[in-house]
Amino acid sequence: MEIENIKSDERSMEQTILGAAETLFIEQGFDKTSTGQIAKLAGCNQALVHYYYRTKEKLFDLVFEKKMRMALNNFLQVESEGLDFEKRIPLMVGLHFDFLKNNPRIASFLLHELSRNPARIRNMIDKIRQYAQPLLERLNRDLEEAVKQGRIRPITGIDLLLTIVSLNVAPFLIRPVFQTALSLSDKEIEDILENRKREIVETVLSRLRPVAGN
Amino acid sequence: MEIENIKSDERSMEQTILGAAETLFIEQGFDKTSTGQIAKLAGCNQALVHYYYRTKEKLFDLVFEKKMRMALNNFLQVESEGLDFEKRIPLMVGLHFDFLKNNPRIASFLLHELSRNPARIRNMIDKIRQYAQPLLERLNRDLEEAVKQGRIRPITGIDLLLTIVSLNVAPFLIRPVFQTALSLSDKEIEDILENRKREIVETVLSRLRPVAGN
DNA sequence: ATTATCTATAGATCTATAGATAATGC
DNA sequence: ATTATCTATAGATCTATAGATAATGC
Repeated sequence: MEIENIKSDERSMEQTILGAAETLFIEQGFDKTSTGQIAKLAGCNQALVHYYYRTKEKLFDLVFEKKMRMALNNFLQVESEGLDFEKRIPLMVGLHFDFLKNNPRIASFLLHELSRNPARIRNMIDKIRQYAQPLLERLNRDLEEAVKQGRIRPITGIDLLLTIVSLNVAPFLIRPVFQTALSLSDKEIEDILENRKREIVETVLSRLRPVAGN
Repeated sequence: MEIENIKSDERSMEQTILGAAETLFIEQGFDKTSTGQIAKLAGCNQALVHYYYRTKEKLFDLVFEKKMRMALNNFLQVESEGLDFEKRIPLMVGLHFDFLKNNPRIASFLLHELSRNPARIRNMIDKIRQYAQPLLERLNRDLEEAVKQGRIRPITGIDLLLTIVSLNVAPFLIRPVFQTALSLSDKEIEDILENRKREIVETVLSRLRPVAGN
């Protein structure tokens, strides 16, 4: 990778270093990113990285928390409408999918860093629960009501969310493989992703639709 | 991790080293596994690892190819029945899911190592294509026929396989996170996985079933 | 003789800190 | 005075190899 100074006069060197760290950690992960690389990209020497952030781990924590928050916010905002599921699912799936399209490395990054250090999640679990619990409960209530009215087939909120996330995330996890193996152009990738998004919406909707004669 | 000698009199040290490497690479990945760790687990000194396999990379290649082959074999064998899709889907999904249950680290391992070095796939792409092409073509033919007979709704083989793999793999990717965050027992995990498997089968079947009045 | 195994080490990283110097704020 | 930045380096790993010694096969 060509590492090139990204310092501008607008930002302090402290912020520039954080930005460089974000870019490199997301791209390469914690282990393969050295404080020397970060310094080079920020346009300072390696010692300065430690001067501002003391350890590589502390610097990483800032990046990780930010990305985790982004992912969660997006993942959960997704179910805030008061619509019919026939309209709501395309929105939920589409927003989440487009978020991943704009942040194509985020899923790989979080999965890898969480499995590298699962304890990391512990520091956040309470915040997450507090935040996610009410949203999940609302989704469950909406689902139960729709079931009672015969508009959808029974499913738990967890299963629905897990299905959406599984289907949406997978294409971005295997993208580097496909891209390298089949050497596809950006346009081709774009088309494949859009088709896949439609298929995912259809799959989730199918799961919810009442079966004939029921 | 406690590393403890695994040499037995049955196997040569050469094989024991390969076994140790397999265990550690799968568990920790290429970067976090040192040849010193491998030697310790095998019960020899570090130089011997290089005596038999010369470089860590060459040793890794052997492990990687084996796991890749396992994953592909399993992933594709799955569509070899001549049954109705209503019966075939539970088999396809179930076999693949159970394979992952028996090899819970394999998906993380392959995804991570492929994104670490996507060029690696190039060496295999021809073999894979040769092997996968006929199976995929057969699946497509079966699907088209079932569509013509009105037994299922239209879908491509690729979309069907991608849906199954996405849904099946996801629980194993996030398992370490859930396990740590919620500290679940093995029994609880087992139950969750079995429920999830049923939900996945139902989701895939729903996508295929003709809609009412069509 | 050949193959298997060991000890020792060169050379490459990489993190974190110590200590010097330059820039800035009062 | 304080804060920002640099140079230099100690100490920790880790890979790969050189060279010695032990075990095995003819």
